Amino acid sequence: MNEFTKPTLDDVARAAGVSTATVSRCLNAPDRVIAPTRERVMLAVEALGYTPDFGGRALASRRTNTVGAIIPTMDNAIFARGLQSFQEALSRFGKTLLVASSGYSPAREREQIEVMAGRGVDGVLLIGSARPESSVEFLRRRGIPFLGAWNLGGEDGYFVGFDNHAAAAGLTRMVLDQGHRRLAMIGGISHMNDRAADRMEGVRAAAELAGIRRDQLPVIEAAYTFEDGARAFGELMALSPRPTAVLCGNDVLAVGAMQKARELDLRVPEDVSITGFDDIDLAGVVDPKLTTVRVPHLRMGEAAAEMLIKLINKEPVERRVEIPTAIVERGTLGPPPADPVA
Amino acid sequence: MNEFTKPTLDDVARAAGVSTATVSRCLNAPDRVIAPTRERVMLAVEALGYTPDFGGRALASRRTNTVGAIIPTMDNAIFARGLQSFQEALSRFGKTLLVASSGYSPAREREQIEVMAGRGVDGVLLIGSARPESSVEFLRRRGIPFLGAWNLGGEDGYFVGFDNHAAAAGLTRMVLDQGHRRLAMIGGISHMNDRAADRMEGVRAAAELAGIRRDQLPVIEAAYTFEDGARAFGELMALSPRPTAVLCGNDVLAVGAMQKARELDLRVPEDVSITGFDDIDLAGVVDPKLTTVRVPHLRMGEAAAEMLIKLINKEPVERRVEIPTAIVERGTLGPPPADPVA
DNA sequence: ATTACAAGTGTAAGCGCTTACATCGACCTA
DNA sequence: TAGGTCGATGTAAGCGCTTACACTTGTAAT
Repeated sequence: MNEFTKPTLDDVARAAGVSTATVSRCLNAPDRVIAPTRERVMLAVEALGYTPDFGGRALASRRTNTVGAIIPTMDNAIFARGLQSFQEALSRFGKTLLVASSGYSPAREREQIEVMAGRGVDGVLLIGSARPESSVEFLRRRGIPFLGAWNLGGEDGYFVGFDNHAAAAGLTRMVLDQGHRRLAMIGGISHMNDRAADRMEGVRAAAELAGIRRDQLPVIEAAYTFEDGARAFGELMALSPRPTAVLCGNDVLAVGAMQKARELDLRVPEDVSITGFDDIDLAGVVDPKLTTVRVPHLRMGEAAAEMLIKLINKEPVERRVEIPTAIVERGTLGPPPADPVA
Repeated sequence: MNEFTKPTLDDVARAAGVSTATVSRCLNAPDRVIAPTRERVMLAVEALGYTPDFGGRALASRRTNTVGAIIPTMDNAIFARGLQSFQEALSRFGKTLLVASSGYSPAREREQIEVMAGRGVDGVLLIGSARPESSVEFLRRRGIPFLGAWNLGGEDGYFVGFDNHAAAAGLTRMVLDQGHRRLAMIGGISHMNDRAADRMEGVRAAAELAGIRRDQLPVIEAAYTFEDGARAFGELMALSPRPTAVLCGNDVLAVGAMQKARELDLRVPEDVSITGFDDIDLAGVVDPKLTTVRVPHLRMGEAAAEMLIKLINKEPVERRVEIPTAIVERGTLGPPPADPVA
């Protein structure tokens, strides 16, 4: 090799005076090579600045040590944070992360799944479980292990996540305990988004148990933006009777709602209570601080990585790993006003 | 091939009654094959469910259609957002994104650069320009095109970003115009972080022009967290004379400072002015809303993708693409108190 | 008719690596 | 000492693809 071409296994082998097989073993199974030889080889590796070629390695070993993640968007703190810890954990296992985003669209997700498959990923991380059967089937056919995260999924498949339904129900019970009876909800768009749907269902179920019929619980679905949260909150406040507590599908919606409340001169929580979900940074920064559900996204990412790696290595894995959530009581939930607006 | 092994080019070639070369051409340069042949081949591809093998392709063609990005962390809205649009743009060009994080450590960045190189990426996106020459040298040797983003860099290399120095200076002038003379700064850790360093220098330079000597401008470096921002702000407020305006290296630090201010019963901006940098969501949500510098992270990501693709294709590119920033005047900057604490 | 050329296709040589199998000693056992 | 075992290393056959080059044929120019 000269100064300008990448050194190859062969170059290293020649430099160290061994065969390419030995160099390969030094790199992949160091304990199968005796120490002095190994050192000689490693020195040569160092000296030449050798790094293995990905294509060659992938071709010969039929593995890429690459893992794909397809998330709705990184532009949402919860996924960004989860992805960050996922990537770090992966990196500890010597895997690299291929990232694609679906923008919450199942069709786009499907495309990206195919891209990932074409890339020869060893495994794929997906978000949630709501997707066309054909996407799942595709992955199965290809024999690519995959994992749903951020939710616990249905009958089959592997999942690591939390129980969105139960968490939402728990928070709702807390709202009910404060004495609220006129609840309302601003949920995420639930179509093909099981997290949003589960949270909505959780709220409804808990309310129902308290004798509040579904048709007595107004629900607006909104995209996860401040603006849409604010708009939905406005609509809700125009209702008569006016809800005394608004449960939001995530913190972004909740903060949007709070901004609108201020605009409408409604005090939180004196005039109306608001709750969120996720406990992103935002939640601790608004005034009053947001009562919400804490979701350990970092732990999620890590657990997902560990689980996916096991799946790839065909080690035994639990079908579902549940990450516990916790309600964070802060300042936006209080008792309903004594004399609520009719 | 049978039901269980992936079809190869050879299988397709046999099925279509052509050579592998022709199949390969059908896939990579369709116009070099006559239509009837092409159709026959495509039919066979379809029938067998053939998808090219990534390893083989990478090995033979010496390119992967993969681009790497090494950022400090996704757990910072600005990078997450930029990365999101970078990825989307890349995807439009048929490239996939490999993500790694450095945690602001040049050593870790170097490692990841090597991983990326080993992965055979066609190009790499890096953040900023502050890194050991050896890292740059490595990339050069390997002939891997790379691009620094979020800043405009120095003598050589390609950059797409904004002028952190000028933006910080502009904001500082605005603070000075309000009548402030006792400035202070909470900057990011500037070691090997040119963005942080440039912002700091920008503030200092503008202050100096207004006759404020460097030693009259206290600066504390802090990690980009609420806690560190709060702590630094506490220290600054204990100074005598107390600063009347605190310029922060980013919005996270600024919000941390605002929280501390509330704790200390200092009103913003009546008792003390605070400014941020980046204009992340947080900035519009705190009370009062944060006066800060808007950085178009989405445009950044997109521009970076376009530029890197050109670099990869060896098309002509400008050495530096500057993305304009804008000062967003909101509620945390006001005139200094009439009777400032000595 | 001959020649030159171009377009369509085939042939076959790798790309850099892993790994099954072969080889070679060193060491043990009877 | 012969035979057996085992651990360390070497040999070499691919992995699936791209592509330089060769070949064949049809067409246009002479």
